[in-house]
Formats: sequence, C-alpha cells, structure tokens
Amino acid sequence: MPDDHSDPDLAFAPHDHARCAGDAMARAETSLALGGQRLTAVRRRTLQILLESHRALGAYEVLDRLVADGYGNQPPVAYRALEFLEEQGLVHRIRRLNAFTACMHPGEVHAPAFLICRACHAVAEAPAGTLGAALQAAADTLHFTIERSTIEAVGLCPACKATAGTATRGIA
Amino acid sequence: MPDDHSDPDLAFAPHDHARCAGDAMARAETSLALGGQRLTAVRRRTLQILLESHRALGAYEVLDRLVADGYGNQPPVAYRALEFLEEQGLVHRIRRLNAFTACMHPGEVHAPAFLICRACHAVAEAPAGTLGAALQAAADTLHFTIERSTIEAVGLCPACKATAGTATRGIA
DNA sequence: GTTGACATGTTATACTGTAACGCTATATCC
DNA sequence: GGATATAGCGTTACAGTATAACATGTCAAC
Repeated sequence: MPDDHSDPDLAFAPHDHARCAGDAMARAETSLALGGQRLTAVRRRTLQILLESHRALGAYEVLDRLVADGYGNQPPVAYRALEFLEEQGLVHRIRRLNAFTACMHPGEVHAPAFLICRACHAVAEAPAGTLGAALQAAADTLHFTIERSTIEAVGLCPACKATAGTATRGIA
Repeated sequence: MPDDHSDPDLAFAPHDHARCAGDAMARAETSLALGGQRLTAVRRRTLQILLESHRALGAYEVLDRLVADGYGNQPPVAYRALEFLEEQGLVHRIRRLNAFTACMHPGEVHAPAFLICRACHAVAEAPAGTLGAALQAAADTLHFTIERSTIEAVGLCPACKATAGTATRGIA
C-alpha cells in the first residue's frame, strides 16, 4: 500500500504543507486545552494522520494507519476519535465521500463548504464568503434554526479543467 | 409496519399534499418525455412512493414498498431507479440521512438546500434565495467549476422549537 | 424477426457505521 | 496513598448502506 505523497493536494494551489499542518496541530492543542478537553494519544494521532495525508480519508483508511501505529484495530476506535475531533471543530466530515478531513482553520467559526474535484479527488475547503448568511437567510424564511450545516459541491478543479478530456478517473 | 400518514410533513407548514404530488408527477412525465428518457414502471412507482410518503425515505424503505408491489426485491432495483430519478432532477439525495426525497419543483434549475429537523425528522427543501450564487462565488475564487451541490442543515423546525425540552427524539 | 440498446432481476459481496460490554487510565476527593 | 468516579479505549458482534457483475427480459428500429 503506497504512502499518500502522490495524492492530490488538499487545496488546489500549492502551499507550505508542513507549516499549515504544524500550525493546525498547535491550534488544536490550544483550543482543546482551553475547553478542558483531552487530546489523547489516539485522538492526537488521528488528527496527525489527517493533517499528514492532507486529503479526505475514509474512517477505515484512518483505522488502517492507527493499527499500523499499534492502536486498536476495530472501527469504533477510528470513529470515536473522528467524531470527537469533529465535535471540537478540528475535523470536518465530507458526506459525499464518506470521509473526513482536517480543518484548515480551526477556531474560526465557519460553516465549512467543500469543493470536491470529481477527476482528481482533491478537496478544498472553500472561503465561506456570504454562504453562511445565505443559508441562514433561507432557514429564516421557514423559521428554522440551524445548528450544523453541510455544504459540498462536486465539479472540476482548475488543474483538471485544463486537462479536460484526458486521462482523468471519474467519481461519477 | 404502519403506513406513513403520521410521519412529519415534508414542509414545515401544512399544504395541499395531493395537489403538490400530482403536479410533481405530471411535471416529471413532461420533462422526461422532452429529454427522451423513459419513465418505466419501476421508476414511476419509485417516484410515486417518494411523493406519497412525502418525506425522506432510505433506499431500503423504498425497496420494501417496491417489493410489496411485486417488483424485484434486491437493492439494485431501488438504487437504480433512485439514481436515475436523481440524474433527471426529480429526486434529491439527502446524504446526512442516507435517504431520498422527491423534488418539490422539478424543472427549475436549483441548488437544492435541505433543512432537517433533528427532533421530528421533518425535511424541508429550502428556498434557494442567494444560496446558489454564494456557493458559485466561493467556487469562483478558487476557479472551481461546480457541477452538483449538496447543501444540508440540521437543526430545529418551528414546531419542535416550540416544544423544546419535551418529548422529542433526537437524531444526535 | 433479428439486432442492438436499454432496463430489470438476481447473486454475491464490499463498504460504512454503531450498540454494548468490560477493562484501563486519569482525575478527584478524602 | 487509597477509594471512588468518570472518561476513554479495546473488542465482539452486528446493522445498515451500496455496488460489481452477470443473466434475463423488453422494446424499437431496421
């Protein structure tokens, strides 16, 4: 099983990966400490796995890597850590892919929106812009109170658009 | 297994159910005919099931009802019909619930947005408003081309907000 | 009435997610 | 330090969701 160095980048543009991962981990430690939450070994390693791989991983992919590090090898081990991290706003769940990805700017309140390339499987966390407000407005007209939201779009990233028609593997 | 008359209404406000279902079926026939697509028996019945039940149904729930009508009793029968209807814009998939619901206004181009009550499980298709534009704008900044989108919010509908704290069953 | 394309029926299996139980580690209180 | 309470982890077992692959049937065009 190959490592994931060759996998598509999380954002569509290149950037300082090590730095953004390190920053995210540091912020995670701080924000958990402030909230009185415990970043245990499994949770820390799970977050690291997502930060390192730098793309959306399925729960069972995460589990495989936890197993390789000597942690429990049953699904709940991964799911519990992922759910905890999601509740803490450190990880996002991408329902379209049945996958999880590390949050690139934890701490900031945001209704995460994801852009998923169907050709190269890259996933980018989109700038929120007026999205949150627009969703809130839609909910308001029905007097609905939003607690959590999922916003995901499937399409083509700039790179795959450029090579459109060539050897890309589709998601459907 | 009880019928679904007591299930939460699709929209949060009462309305003329028979009429909206009938309209939707009529529009479905027209739009499929124009596109040269075939509304076969299974597909038609599947759409009817979703329109009648008037809430989000899992694929296996749809399958149960198809079986009761004498259709094939294996998952692909339901999944194929549902996928076809989704491609045609007649059905929406609600990923948060692993469920499907009939589109309430097929034909109109729209980025469907769903409001899901975690207490009573009602699902409403939210007015699009500026949502589509906001999502498009977010994608534009990354030069991403959107082909399909999933927008779902979990929270409390007006009725469940009113009875907050009383006997409601949570989704989580 | 044969051909070809599309749709359905069916088998089998893969993938995703969770309930429940017992043990261990950590924190707290005395 | 030792008792107690709580949260987290490991494990078993299973439930729920989805799809690949192939066989059969149906329909329209020629």
